[in-house]
This record gives sequence, structure tokens and C-alpha cells, in this order.
Amino acid sequence: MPRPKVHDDALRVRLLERAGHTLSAKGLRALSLRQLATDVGTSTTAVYSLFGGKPALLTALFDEAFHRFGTHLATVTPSDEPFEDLVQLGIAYRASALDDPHFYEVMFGTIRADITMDPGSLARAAGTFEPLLRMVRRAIDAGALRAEEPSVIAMSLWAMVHGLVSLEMRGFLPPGAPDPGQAFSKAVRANLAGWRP
Amino acid sequence: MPRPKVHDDALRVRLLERAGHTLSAKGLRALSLRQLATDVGTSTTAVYSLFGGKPALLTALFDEAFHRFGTHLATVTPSDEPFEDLVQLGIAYRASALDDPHFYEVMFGTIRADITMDPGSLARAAGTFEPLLRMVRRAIDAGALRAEEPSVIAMSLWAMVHGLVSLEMRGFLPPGAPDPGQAFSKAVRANLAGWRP
DNA sequence: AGGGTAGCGCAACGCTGTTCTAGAACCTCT
DNA sequence: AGAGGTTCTAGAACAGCGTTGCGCTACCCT
Repeated sequence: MPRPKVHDDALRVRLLERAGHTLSAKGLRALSLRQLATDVGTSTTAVYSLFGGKPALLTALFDEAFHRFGTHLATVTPSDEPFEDLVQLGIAYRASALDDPHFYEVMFGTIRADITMDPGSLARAAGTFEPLLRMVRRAIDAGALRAEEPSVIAMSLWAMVHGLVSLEMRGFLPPGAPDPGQAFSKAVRANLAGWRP
Repeated sequence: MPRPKVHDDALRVRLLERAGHTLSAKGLRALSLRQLATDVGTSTTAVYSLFGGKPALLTALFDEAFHRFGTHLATVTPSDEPFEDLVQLGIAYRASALDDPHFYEVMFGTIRADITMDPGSLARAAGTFEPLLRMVRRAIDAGALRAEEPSVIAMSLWAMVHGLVSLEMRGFLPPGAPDPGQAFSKAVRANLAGWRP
């Protein structure tokens, strides 16, 4: 009875890729279903049958964003200096965020309030920071950090890095500072130093 | 030749107050010019003649938000323990943000990209953190913190606090933690400890 | 070959911010 | 006092949004 599906998984992928591209290039404001459908050569109905609506499409982009982020952070491989590894992880975090601010916005921006996040997505997002937790544990074991609850230290470092990046993207860094990157790693090091034995 | 103005400064104030109220209560998404005009008993034209459009209205709210924020932070009065004063300032920051998340969003959220910020607004916003800078200097003078560049330490503390609050509001705090407030002050203290002499 | 039906493009709905327009309300000048 | 001129404002019009419903299309099964 049916007819050959046009709204298949391949179209889903194309929509998602195109949406990600538009998001990166022009920001969330410029991402409209009508334009997206036109770009891909289909109708807005496709987004509804394949995703369920715009919030659901954004949820998919949310997943995609964390996937990319996690991949980028994974390039930081552990060395024999656990303390410095954590600093490098922070630097990679900043680089990734500044490299694609719009995707970063999808992960940590206001959108979160508009879209209904399924538990799976949230869990995967949280899982992105598993490597961080492991590195903190390694640093504790190596005696580079105090034997505090690892999740507390990890959260502290994450907040520091996220806060710095967030303020930098909003233009709230003090105008006097010449090199934001240098101030960044300095602040991260100081924060980690607060957890030294 | 003219006729008595209806779009006077009093109406401007009423619009701004009503907009602030709606923002607090229902968030930025619910703030529409049509609804706002209806609520205040005027037409959308008023917003255009008194502000210039929605972005300009948001800029006014941005100013208002930082004013409120600054007033709230000013309630933290210096004691004879400069180190602890900084912790208390952080706690006040968190309380203010969680007390009115939508206003906090206007200050540090995505909106920043949509509205054209005049230098005056940005300068006033930055000025809100003058007290923080003073407290850091006091702490350095008292020997509670290292003699680093005060703005760097202030920025580090601000980023820490902002990052924690931001992650907490987004639901990214580790589920295990029982009391976010306690974890917050602990993290702030650890961050400050990193700047100790 | 001809229903039956699932799938899909397109138009319509209600909303948004913004712009345009027509008329109302006042002051000034005759 | 009355007419004219000018400024100001409310509301309609416009373009675009996400979403929903309609109706045609194109296939599978009998």
C-alpha cells in the first residue's frame, strides 16, 4: 500500500549535516526549517516525519555537538605528567569552543530551556566528561592533586574552563590583557594549584 | 503644531518595568512586543518611538539587569577577613543569578549576539565588577593572596563563579552531589586557595 | 487493471518583528 | 473664531517563522 519512502534515513543524515553546517556558519538564528528544507531539496514535512519538529532537530544537533566535542577532547592523550595533562585538556576545550562557537552555544546556551532533552542525550553529554574524571583520578593517584572527591575537582576545573571561555566569547575579558590564551592557561593552572596536596 | 505626546518618558518607564516583569516571570521567549504593548495599554509603535525596536529594548533590559546585579552584590560589605569576603561575594553572585535566571540570561546568554551593545552599556556592565577588583586588591594588601595582577585573579574568580552557576542552571552538576551550595563554596575556596601566597 | 492507502508537497493558520499609512489632535495664523 | 498645517500615534500590511491539515500522487495487493 505504501509508496517508496523519500523521507528515509539518508535524507535524515543530509538534513542533519546541512543543519550543522548552517548552524556553524550563520548561527542558530539563521536556522529555519523552511530554508533548511529548500537547501536540501525537500519540504518542511521531512523534518516533521524524520525528527518531529524543530526542538527535536535541535536535540539531534545537541547530540552531534557533544559528539564532536568529545572527539576533539579525546585528542589529548595522557602523558607522564598528569597535572599538565589537565591543563592541556582545558586548552583543547577552549580551542574547540572558540573554533565553533555556535555549536558550543547549542551545548551550553539558552536553547537548553526550549528543547526537551531525553535522558539518553543528557547521559551521553555527561559522558563526554568521563575522560576528564579519569585524568583527575590519575593526577590524584600520582600525588599531583589532593585526595578529594574526584568529581568535585573535575567539576571545579570544568566550571573554570567553561566560565573563562564563556566570558571570553561574550567579550567580558579585561581589555588590558594582551593574550587571552596565556591568561587562560594561567588561570587554569592557578585553579588546579588550589587542589594540590 | 505638534500634539501632546503620549509616548513620553513615563510610558518608557512603564514599558521597561512591564518588560522586566514578564522577563522574570515567563522568560525571554514570552516577551513579545505586541503582548507588551497590550499589557501597558499602548501600541507596538511606542516601543519603536521610545526605544527603536526589540533589540534596543533588550539593551535597556541588559542595563537594568546589570544595575540590579550590582546592587545585589553591593550588599556584601568588607569585613576584616578579605579572603572570606571574596567567598561571600561569590555566594551572593550565585544567589542573585539563581534568584532571577532570566535576567542572568540577558546578561550572559546568547542574546548578546543579537543586540547591538553601545560602549556605554558595556562599560557600565564591566563596572559592576569594580567591587570585586577592590576586594581582590584588599586581599592582596592583607597578604591573603599572592601579589599577582589583581585583574587576573578577579577574572579567575569571576570565571569560576560564573561557570559553576552556569553549569548548575543547565543541570550539568553531578547527580551525586547532595548540596550544590556547599559544593559551590568549596570550589570557590579551592580556586582562591590557588592564588594564596 | 483497478482500488486502497500510505506518503508527501503545499497551502493555510497563528504568531513574530518591522514598516507604512491614514487619520486624529493639537498649535498657529488669519 | 475658524481654517490650515504639522506632528504623532494606532492599526493595518508585509515578510517570515514553526506547525498543522488538506489533498493529490504513486505505489502494492487483489
